[in-house]
Amino acid sequence: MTAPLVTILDDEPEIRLMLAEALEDAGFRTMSFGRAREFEAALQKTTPDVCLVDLSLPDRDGLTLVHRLALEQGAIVIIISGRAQVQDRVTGLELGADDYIIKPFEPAEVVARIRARLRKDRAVAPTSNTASFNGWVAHFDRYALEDESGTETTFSHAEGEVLRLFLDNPKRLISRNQMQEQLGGAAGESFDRAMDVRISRLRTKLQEDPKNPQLIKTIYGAGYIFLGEVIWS
Amino acid sequence: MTAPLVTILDDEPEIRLMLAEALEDAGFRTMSFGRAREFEAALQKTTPDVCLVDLSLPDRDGLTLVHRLALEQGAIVIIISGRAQVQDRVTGLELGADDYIIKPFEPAEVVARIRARLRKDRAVAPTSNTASFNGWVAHFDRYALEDESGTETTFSHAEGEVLRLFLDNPKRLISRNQMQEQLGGAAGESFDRAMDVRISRLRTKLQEDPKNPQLIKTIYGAGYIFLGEVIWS
DNA sequence: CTGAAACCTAACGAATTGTAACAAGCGCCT
DNA sequence: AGGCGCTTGTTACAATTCGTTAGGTTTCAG
Repeated sequence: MTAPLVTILDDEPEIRLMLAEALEDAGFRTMSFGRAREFEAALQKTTPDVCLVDLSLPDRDGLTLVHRLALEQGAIVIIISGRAQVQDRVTGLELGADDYIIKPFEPAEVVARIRARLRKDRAVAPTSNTASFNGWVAHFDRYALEDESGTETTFSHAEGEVLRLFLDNPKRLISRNQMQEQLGGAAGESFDRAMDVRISRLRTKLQEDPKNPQLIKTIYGAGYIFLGEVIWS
Repeated sequence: MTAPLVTILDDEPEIRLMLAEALEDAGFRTMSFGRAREFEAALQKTTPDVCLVDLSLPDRDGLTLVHRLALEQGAIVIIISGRAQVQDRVTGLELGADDYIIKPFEPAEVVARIRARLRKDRAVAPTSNTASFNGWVAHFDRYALEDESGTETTFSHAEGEVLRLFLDNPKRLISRNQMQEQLGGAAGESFDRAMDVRISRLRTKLQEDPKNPQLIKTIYGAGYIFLGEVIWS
């Protein structure tokens, strides 16, 4: 498992540097951005595990960014802000942020808070072969998908790979590139529509209405996102 | 699903009361304790979802308690402390606490922080994906717009982005620049009328009379403004 | 009132996505 | 071997998305 990736979004270069240094010393990978545009462009390529977002500059727009990050990227979102009002903190947290740190701050505390979030977030049993989500239960050990009523359908290996990728990254945008990177190990450079077909087949197994898929959503031009409350057990 | 149980461990009765009241107003169940012994006795009977722990406890070293709570109970542990040193915070977090709140604090912030933890941890309170406004209900999780009569239309991702931007900033002027900054991430530098077309399409979905739009108003030369009473839920 | 700028939107089309149908590969049984 | 069934990539075509264009309408300064 590679080190968690932390993105830093702040308009002040010194702060970016300070954070990046502290985080890298702590063993994280980092990417820094001075502007929201660049940051969002980068999100098309990679999905960070933790996003540090400075809220001072874009005032209100930053909050919608936070909202979207928490929703679509499923990342841990930590707001860093000079605005110290309680109301700011409350709304920030309610919009989906996982923590709210006030400037000026100590890098050591930022690191500790990130670690605390990651610890809790990753505290899932990694060796588990069973996950439940939205009325379904997936048994990866016997390639079976269990209905709400208890009836089971089997799924194939390829379908299971995709399903597991989704269940491991719920509420996170997954691009086709990332999928092929994760799953295409065997097939190598298949540039075609294979992934779409896999998704399509998985969708029918999950009895998704093609017009309104509830679980596997397509984001035009970007990839897929799995919505659903996953519990590994 | 029952309400999450929050335990409060603090030796000052006023603080216990203040917290309990705020938490119960927010819909949590609470149990308060003045001493670690009582608290630990209660742990034999019930397993709380969240533990608020005052670290300046008289009769026991709080940090070992925190450590044990986090490790053995798997509960969410939030330290409340008068000790404001960075080092205190870092060691507290590193010993397994999920958050560290400094006295004096606002109850509202405590509630918000608890909610943020629960949201991430057990998906008890997921970030809201539904907003209602002026007879409409927008379901962002399934890309659907619900009529007053309950009939639904779907909207695309791009339309949803615009709609969410409006619903996040009601009664606020939004310039084209701001829009492209927020939404342009997908297609890079798009000039011209793209945003107008998005708005136009959204307007037809909202059945706006083109001559007299009620919800999305154009401010000539400045941008758009969304009028409407938004309630996120 | 007049003209230019801003805005609206129907229509077009390139890019993207969904999926049915086909085919190749594999294991298994007779 | 031959046939059957299952898996899975490929192809082809239909559907959708969404920016662009173009022409019409609205707004506003002078």
